[in-house]
Amino acid sequence: MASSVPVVGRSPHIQEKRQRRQAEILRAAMMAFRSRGYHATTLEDIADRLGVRKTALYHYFPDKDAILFACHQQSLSELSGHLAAARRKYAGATARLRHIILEHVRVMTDSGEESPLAFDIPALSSPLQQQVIEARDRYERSLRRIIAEGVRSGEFRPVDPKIAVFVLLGAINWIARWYQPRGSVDPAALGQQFADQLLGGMSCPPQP
Amino acid sequence: MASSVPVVGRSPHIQEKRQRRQAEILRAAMMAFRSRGYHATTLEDIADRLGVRKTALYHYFPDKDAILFACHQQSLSELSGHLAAARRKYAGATARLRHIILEHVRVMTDSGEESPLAFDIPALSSPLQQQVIEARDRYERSLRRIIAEGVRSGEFRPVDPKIAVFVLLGAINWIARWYQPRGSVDPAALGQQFADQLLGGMSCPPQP
DNA sequence: GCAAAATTTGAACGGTGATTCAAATTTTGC
DNA sequence: GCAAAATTTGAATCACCGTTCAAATTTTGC
Repeated sequence: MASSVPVVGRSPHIQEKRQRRQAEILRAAMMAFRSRGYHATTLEDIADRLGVRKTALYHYFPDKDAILFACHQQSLSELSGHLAAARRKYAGATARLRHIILEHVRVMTDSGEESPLAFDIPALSSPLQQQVIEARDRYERSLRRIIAEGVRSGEFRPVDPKIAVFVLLGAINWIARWYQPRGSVDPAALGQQFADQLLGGMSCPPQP
Repeated sequence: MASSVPVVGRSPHIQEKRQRRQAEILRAAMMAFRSRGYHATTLEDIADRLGVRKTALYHYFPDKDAILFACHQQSLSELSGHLAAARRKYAGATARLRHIILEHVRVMTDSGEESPLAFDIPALSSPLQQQVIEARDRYERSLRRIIAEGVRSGEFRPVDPKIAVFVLLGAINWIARWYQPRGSVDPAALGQQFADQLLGGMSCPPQP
């Protein structure tokens, strides 16, 4: 029977210390999950990156599933932040999407930093999976709305926003599969070309 | 010590029967790997789809790793077939790429049929992994050459073919992550829009 | 019809990895 | 300085899964 996680310490100092540790665990987990996938990553893999034994992780998270869930929450929170920033800073659909694409590509190419998970929602247990799916769906619907607005305003030709979002997210999330931080591809150029290609794909009339 | 796989029967009938069984195993494995990923799929999962016990699989493949390898070989062989057909049937870069995109999307959306694996090359053991990586790299280089030819001929604007291939493959391979055979998306329309967007993204001048 | 070959089975083994637990160590707060 | 709280540790448990094996069953070929 799993023991409950200890009650958080009362003093602010202890609480902050605890939150820092949880953030460290999530950063290590994110990197490990991105590198090898959830199932192929062991708790020992994560603990090694922190210089502790795997049993220490249970002091901060009830189980492995909860670590994955927290990683997803963090990723989706970050992506939603990009969305909000795009709305604040830009008016047109093209400009907003360009910002979102550039930001998303940037975090996918940051070297070893916490960055959005792109896989393994199915690895989550049912109740947690449902929450992450809902948050992901909200993000996708927001992207669809931007694209639909672009179609209405004439910035984009009449594409199906649902399919268009899948094209966009697929291209970007796939970066986790092939991008090497020390590889030959310049991250800034990558972002630019991704944005040009993905936006161009919605702007131009179809080729014969 | 692992026993070797029995020597293949002499009679053609037995050989054909064996090959059919191996194809069935690969089809079941492909579906299971696509659905849950290599690590989360058990041999029992695969065997259940065939109505046998998992130990029966060892009669046809030496181990789980070999099944994954054979799945990859099959996928890459199919993709190479698309490539060869594109060369035979079409002259221009755009037409060839359109064919390849449409075919790749088609197999990604076929309902439960064998279709190219898009993940888990890292799950393979080292010697097998190397072979699959080489085959995948050949496929990618072929795509890059088509794109480079399109840039030279003026069909495409000056994109980096390496990045362009990643955009393309990312968008298409991601289909395995979200596409539901009985979902609301029409497969033919999907292929068309993918082709229009991905080709359009290389043909048009960049948006401001 | 029957021996041989092919195929499948149930049981078992060994290793892995998530998780628990009691003890040890470190940090905190007074 | 010290008790309490927080954190980490090493050992152990348990369940699972890949794999092996001998036996049983089915199919083949004559």
